Amino acid sequence: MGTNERKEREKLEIARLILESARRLFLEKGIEQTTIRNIAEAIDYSVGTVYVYYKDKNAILHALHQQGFLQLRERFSPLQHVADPMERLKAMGRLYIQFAQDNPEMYDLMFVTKAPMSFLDHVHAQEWQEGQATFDVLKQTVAQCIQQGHFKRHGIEQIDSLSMCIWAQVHGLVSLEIRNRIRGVNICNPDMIVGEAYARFIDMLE
Amino acid sequence: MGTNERKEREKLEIARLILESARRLFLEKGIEQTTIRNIAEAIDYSVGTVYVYYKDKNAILHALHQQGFLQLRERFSPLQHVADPMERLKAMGRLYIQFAQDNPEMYDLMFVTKAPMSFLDHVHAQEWQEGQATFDVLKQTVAQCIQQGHFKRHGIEQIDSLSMCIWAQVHGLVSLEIRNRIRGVNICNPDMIVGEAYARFIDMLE
DNA sequence: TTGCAATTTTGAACATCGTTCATTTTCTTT
DNA sequence: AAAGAAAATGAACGATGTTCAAAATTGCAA
Repeated sequence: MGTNERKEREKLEIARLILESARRLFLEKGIEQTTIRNIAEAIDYSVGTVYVYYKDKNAILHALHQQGFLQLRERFSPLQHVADPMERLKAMGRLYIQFAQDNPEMYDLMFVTKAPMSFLDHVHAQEWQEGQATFDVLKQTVAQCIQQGHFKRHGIEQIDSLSMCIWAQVHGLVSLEIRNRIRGVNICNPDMIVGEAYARFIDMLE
Repeated sequence: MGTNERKEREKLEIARLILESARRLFLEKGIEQTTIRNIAEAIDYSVGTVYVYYKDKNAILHALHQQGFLQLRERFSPLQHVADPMERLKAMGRLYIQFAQDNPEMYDLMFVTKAPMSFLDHVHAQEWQEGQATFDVLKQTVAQCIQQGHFKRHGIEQIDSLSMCIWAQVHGLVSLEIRNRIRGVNICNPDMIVGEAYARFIDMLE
């Protein structure tokens, strides 16, 4: 009697279907322009069905936000082969920026949009696992850099603030770009400014 | 026949009233939770009247966003008395962060929310005057720092990228905080982390 | 195969939102 | 006082997220 197992599989499949089409629609028309009705229509189900599998729109956005972190992890995976922690750190920043520029809607959902965090509040989760894990990777790398003699000015007890400084740097650059705050700001070549600013940051880092 | 002038004054006054109550409601209930009907009700006018004075909600948000830059300029005004450009630069960052923490909703509107920029798009403005002017103040200070012998590693031709780097640093810190991405990220004292991270940045800057 | 309970799906209905515009009200001038 | 101009109105529209009683489907024992 494997009926229950099959039903379980089918439920997961529908949940996956909803996410998949939500994702596609978000990338096509933007997050705010995508409605539950759009999603339902895309998978040939009714509006009500969507609410059977996801509590509300925030839950869908949170699930997609989780998927985004899977993507980011994949981007980061080649870094394992970079032995020098300082080189790894620099490359991590570049990959982070590249990810955001390649998937602006996804980055927005992961680090700017309020909805996914509202979902966490609603389920009384005090931790943000995805962000936590990603930040820990950064902290670990920074720690190894210090261990190898970099950041002479700073000590072990400043790993937190130093990591936050680095995260804020790359996030600041891409979020200003994504939210359209780099425009008509009297800059020579706006298209290259993010990369150049990151280069300045790296200069100072050593 | 000063009737026209009086009418002109009255029109300005109503526009001001709308903005003022919109501002109050935004700070009270948040931007997304404030409706045009709320605003109209607060000033004892009908919904339609609001649309006589502002094209749409984006226009109101843009006007408030402009007000925010006035506030920010006020915060920056004491900097005029700081002679040393490097000290001025450091203090500017601190004031920027302080402003964002004191007025999170306002900062969000100025540097994160999409609406004010959508308004600019709609009126075919290719420039973002408020941002432009503020960024120019930063660039000017950075230029003076270089002139005084700081940032030895960098030259005049890197003022743009260096300024962007600094802006992104402080914006990254406060926007992560405001959009609730600093939480459960395994940090010793989350309340102090923004200030500490900025201190690390200043360390590296010299 | 049939009947019945459990499960799944449905979509009309609701409240609310931003927005419009024909109508009404108020004001100004003759 | 009348007429024309300007300002204010609020019902109505389309769209949104969300709910839930009803309908359709499925699973299983008789």
